[in-house]
Amino acid sequence: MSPGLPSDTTGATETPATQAELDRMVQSATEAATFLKAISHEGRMMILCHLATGEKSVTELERLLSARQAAVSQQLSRLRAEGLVAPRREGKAIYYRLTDDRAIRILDTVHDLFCRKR
Amino acid sequence: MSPGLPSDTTGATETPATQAELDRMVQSATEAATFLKAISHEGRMMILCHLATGEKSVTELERLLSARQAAVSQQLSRLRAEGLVAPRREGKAIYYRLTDDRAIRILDTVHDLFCRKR
DNA sequence: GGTTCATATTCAAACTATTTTATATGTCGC
DNA sequence: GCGACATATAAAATAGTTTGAATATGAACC
Repeated sequence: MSPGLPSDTTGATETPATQAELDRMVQSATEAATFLKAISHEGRMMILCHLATGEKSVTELERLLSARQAAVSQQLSRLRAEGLVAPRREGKAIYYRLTDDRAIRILDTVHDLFCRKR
Repeated sequence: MSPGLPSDTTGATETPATQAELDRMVQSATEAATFLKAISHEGRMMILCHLATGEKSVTELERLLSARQAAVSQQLSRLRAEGLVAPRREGKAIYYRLTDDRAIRILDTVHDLFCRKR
């Protein structure tokens, strides 16, 4: 059963990769993939982009996304669970804001790549 | 039915957002989300990272990921479909390499954020 | 306390993605 | 051409995600 011994039998391209390194890599990759999955969704991406320009209430987001209340609320709940946004109540309304710098960093790169086309 | 008129009724935080702008935004968000989905998977992320250090054959990748042949091959096929990698045959083996600069850019940011912790 | 507005939660249905198993294709050496 | 190796593809089985409808909660106002 034991799959990976440290021994390197393939001499092809550069690959230091001791088992310990590979293990750390798997862990980072899993974390990163989980994080990116939270972002990889049209609606959630739009929410994050809108929040990048400042706090918004759920109603405002509904309008900006032309999406239903429940859908927006669920997307927000996913983002909240992932720690990317946080709510603040003000009277009846609830305002959301970005709370994770990593989200901002990625969004920034994504913006560069997909919005500022040429 | 028509959901969004350009008129701004919510005076809260800054939001220029004409309908045309929102439409472009939806399109970019959709593109970006599709792209990120291709990356947001532990196995595919690992493949991309390994390829970032140079071409690798499918067999090498199987070993590096401790994953089955079919699984790796399918992940590669997804990445190929998305235009992120390209194959090159050399005898029996097939070597893959990164082909999309955007993947490299994102991977770079991700690496910064999740691997070089601190 | 009741009504209304804003938001959240629940649960099932519909959909999409991933893994597994089996089989196919292409290349090499004989 | 045959057998072995490397890779790909297909189909079925599973798992995970997203949406929709209905309902719940909480604050404000009367």
